[in-house]
Amino acid sequence: MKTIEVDEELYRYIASNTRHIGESASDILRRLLKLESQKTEPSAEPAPAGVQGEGVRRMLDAGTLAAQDSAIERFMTILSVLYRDNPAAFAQASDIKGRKRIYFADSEAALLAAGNTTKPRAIDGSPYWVITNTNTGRKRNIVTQLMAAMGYAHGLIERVSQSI
Amino acid sequence: MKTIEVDEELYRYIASNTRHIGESASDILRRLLKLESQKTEPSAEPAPAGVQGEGVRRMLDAGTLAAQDSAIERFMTILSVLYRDNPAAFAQASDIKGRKRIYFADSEAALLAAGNTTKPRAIDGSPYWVITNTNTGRKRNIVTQLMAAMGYAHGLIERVSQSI
DNA sequence: GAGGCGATCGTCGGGATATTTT
DNA sequence: ACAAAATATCCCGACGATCGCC
Repeated sequence: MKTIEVDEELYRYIASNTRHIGESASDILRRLLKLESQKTEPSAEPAPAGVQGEGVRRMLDAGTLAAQDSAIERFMTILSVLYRDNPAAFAQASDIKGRKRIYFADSEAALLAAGNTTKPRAIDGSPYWVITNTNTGRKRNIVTQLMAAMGYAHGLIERVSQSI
Repeated sequence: MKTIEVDEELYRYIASNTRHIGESASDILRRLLKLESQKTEPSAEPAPAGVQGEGVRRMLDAGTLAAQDSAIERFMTILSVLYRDNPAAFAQASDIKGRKRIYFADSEAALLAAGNTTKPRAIDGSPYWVITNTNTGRKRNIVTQLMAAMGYAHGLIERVSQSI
């Protein structure tokens, strides 16, 4: 696997062409470029425990979060990183919900249907949407629940949710 | 700039479509995907701390600004000096934007496209354009954000933006 | 586009807090 | 009735761009 840099807009364009949950950038690009698909393994196996959280830690350390100036931006960044860290686990975990509202869905409409003025937003680099009309406490809560369901260590969960 | 992973073969495919030396992955992909090209900014290294701000201080001390009789002229002069002081950092920093409008671009059209009556102006001695239809407070704001992103010291930022 | 500038006021987004539900 | 959790209204500050003034 090689790493390349693409600008924000292009990144979003690629992400928006995701056909199924967990699809990799390579797969999407190959389809868009009409190249012969090379079987990329459906990356479903749980990440080896030692590795889990690599990307997340990098985000914390890089100060990416501290740079954002609103809770909502930090929230969205975290979700985006979490998704990329382990799409399969994210998919599993994302069915957490509140009393009436659902927090994640693969379409804006689904979120709008389950509550009033939920202000859904697309999670960058993923096929998912989240609810956004919540206070900061609940945003922390959502991240905590999500990460717990994805199997992250307690300490890391704490660090991440406090950084919102 | 976002980072994505692509498999070896795809990477080679992209690389093989390079049209000119130094072309970025984004540019190549945009061409292959037939997307509107967006100039990719040359990646900048932070300026050596000691030198940063030389030209800016000179401008302040020379009273060049005080001589101008409108905020907009002082604004344009400052931007021009900032660009020359560190073109690479300026390029990095110039992606700051408002709710709808973008503040800087390398073409008039890009600015016109992102807002109504933005009154773009070319920044002297640079390939950039700025938005101009703002009150003085926002002009100060833009300069403050820009300089902060370029890594100038707080005190200097303050002096400059107050001089508008 | 072509008169230039920018204050003023309308609009929008963030998220704390009041309200509702369990 | 009380507390805790969840919802979503609504206030405040930030941003946009019209339009009045020179």
